[in-house]
Amino acid sequence: MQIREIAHLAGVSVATVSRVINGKGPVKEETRKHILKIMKEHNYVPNPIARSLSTRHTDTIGVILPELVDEFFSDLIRGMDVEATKSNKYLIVTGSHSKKNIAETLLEFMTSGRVDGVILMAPLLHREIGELLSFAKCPVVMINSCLDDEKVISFNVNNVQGAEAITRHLIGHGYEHIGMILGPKFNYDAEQRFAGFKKAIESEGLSFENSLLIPGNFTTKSGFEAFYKLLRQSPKPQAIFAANDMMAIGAYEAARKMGVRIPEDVAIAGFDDIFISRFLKPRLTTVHVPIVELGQKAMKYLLKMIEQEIDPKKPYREDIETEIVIGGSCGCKNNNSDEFV
Amino acid sequence: MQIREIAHLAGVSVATVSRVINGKGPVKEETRKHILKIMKEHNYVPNPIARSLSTRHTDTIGVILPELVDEFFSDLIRGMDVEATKSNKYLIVTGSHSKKNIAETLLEFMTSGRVDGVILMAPLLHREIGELLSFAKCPVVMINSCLDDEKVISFNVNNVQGAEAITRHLIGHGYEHIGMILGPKFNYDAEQRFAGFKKAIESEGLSFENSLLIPGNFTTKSGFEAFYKLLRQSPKPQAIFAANDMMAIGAYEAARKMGVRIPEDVAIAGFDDIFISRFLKPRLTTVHVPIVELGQKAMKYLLKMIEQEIDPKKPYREDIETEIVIGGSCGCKNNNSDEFV
DNA sequence: TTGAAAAATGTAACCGGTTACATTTTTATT
DNA sequence: AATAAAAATGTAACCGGTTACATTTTTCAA
Repeated sequence: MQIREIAHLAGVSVATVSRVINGKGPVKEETRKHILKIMKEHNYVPNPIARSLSTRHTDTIGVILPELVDEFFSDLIRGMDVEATKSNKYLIVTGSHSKKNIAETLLEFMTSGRVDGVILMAPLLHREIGELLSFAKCPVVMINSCLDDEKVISFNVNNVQGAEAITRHLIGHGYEHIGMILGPKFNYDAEQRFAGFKKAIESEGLSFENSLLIPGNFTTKSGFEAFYKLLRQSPKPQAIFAANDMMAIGAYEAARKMGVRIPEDVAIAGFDDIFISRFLKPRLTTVHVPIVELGQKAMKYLLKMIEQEIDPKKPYREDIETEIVIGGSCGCKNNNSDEFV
Repeated sequence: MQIREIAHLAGVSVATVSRVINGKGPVKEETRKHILKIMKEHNYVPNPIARSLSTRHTDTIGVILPELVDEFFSDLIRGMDVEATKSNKYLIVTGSHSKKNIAETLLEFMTSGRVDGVILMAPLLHREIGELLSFAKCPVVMINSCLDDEKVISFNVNNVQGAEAITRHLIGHGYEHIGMILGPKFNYDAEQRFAGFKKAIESEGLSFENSLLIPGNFTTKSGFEAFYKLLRQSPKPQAIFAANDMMAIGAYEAARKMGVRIPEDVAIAGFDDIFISRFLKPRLTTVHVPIVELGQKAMKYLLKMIEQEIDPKKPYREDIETEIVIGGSCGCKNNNSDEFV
């Protein structure tokens, strides 16, 4: 069934049918009703491909995500999907399986006309992206971009603020020797979280102790090992901030093995608020990252660019605030350690 | 840049350029090289929309998932993405926000020509789907379909087999009074898991005790409450099979509160092998569901239908085997309760 | 009643490719 | 060298819509 047939059945031209489909251009109310009726009767739906070819837009958004966002994947997509659906857009989702692929896909999306816009999360690719972006035929929004100074549009988790806030919270407990289990080198999130930690320590007038900084790589295992090291050395930290929850879990394991009590012997805090953290005993004090919101905001902004409401050339950066989740691991008493939904 | 320009620059017709792009039809090697060179020089990529319009395929697969697959979302999409990428297909992913929406989207996908095929996971919609499917202009594969007898193509988790296997494992420990925390009524997975449980009990010659069956709804809370009930009544179960891991977690909490030891006082087993289950103490004995594989298989089959290698009219059903994961919660000694990666 | 402006509708080019079929060139055969 | 067959290439219709512009119809003031 195509527009020609509908036009024929209704005794009008294709232009008129097209006008009622798109609701633009004048059509006599009577004619409109008539055409609508015939379309309904024949279950006619205009072919989106043909339409895309002439309108030059596809109502489709390309989403490129790295492999590693497992825990956030669902929330991130949900957030984007919610906004996209509101505007009747579809999401083409692709998880970059390799570094090469991500750039290729990005280029394909940006130049082929297959999508109206792109949301890109590529925490590792640096300079490369900047160059690629110059090819863009469509707007691109980045998530957790590591390019601060570029002429890029990005929505990011405010790691610095989150890390600073939770560190201050630990300091508020009176701990003076606070250790940190760091994330991987050259990882932007990890760097930022460390920056926030440092900022809190220094601005609260505590002495910054390099010996209390242990490298990690965001895995439970590295958290486990780091905890061991920290607790064996002297001076021991009174509290430990793990750059992510996975490492905090490792720390919990190590504490259990060593017979170290949390928070009595050492307090612990994490970052991410992953699902599992609320089931730890005591519940992990951590930083909640509003992933759904991140996805929503990025998508909203992108859609506005597509609708020409916002200039796609204008650089923009938004860092989304995180929120501390109080468990029992920091030493707080009235926490909701024992609650679960 | 379009095919006309390339043709002009190369001094040939568009047909010849099209032939080298698509690698079909005879083209003199010399001409091919020449055209290829010019395409490269001008970064020419054929417009996929225009191409789709004439070829009537889009290299795009529609994926419709329910809201509720959170924990599996990532794996499921990864599995599909892996296979799709191998065949140079894109994935349009949509999480049905409401029951209405899911049917609408399905219909849109099936009839509009926007996608070449659809993967549908809709554990709740029953009859409706059957009717809708008759409109399909493209192949559709279902995941965890609850329509056994329909003329449908589906890939499913073999819940019966998994539940039966793990129940047998419990029985193997010598437990004779085994309770079960059931899933929600009218939930297909839940029903199947109960069926497997029952099958194991009966075929092993144990007496089936209705008093040891407690309703639940797949939430931790319901698991918590069910455990309380089970442990308060007499005769108490020696082991409990929770229809999913979330409820098993609830049971763990209840056990902790009641001072009941796992597995000494009561053994526990779950289903799903969600991430968190390996961090429980002792590690939860559960049923691992190969979600990535499920996604891969469904996608592979769909792609074959699209390539006409398999008849899309022919009903097909495949139940993917699950695997028991031994933790310490069932009473096994040499488990990897203390290992984590 | 008439003519100009506004409203409604129609015609046909266009979006950027693919491909059936026609035509030209090359190769092979006798 | 002539000719048939095969290979290479070109022409133009087609995919199914949108839309600028042309044309027809309606409305309404003079």
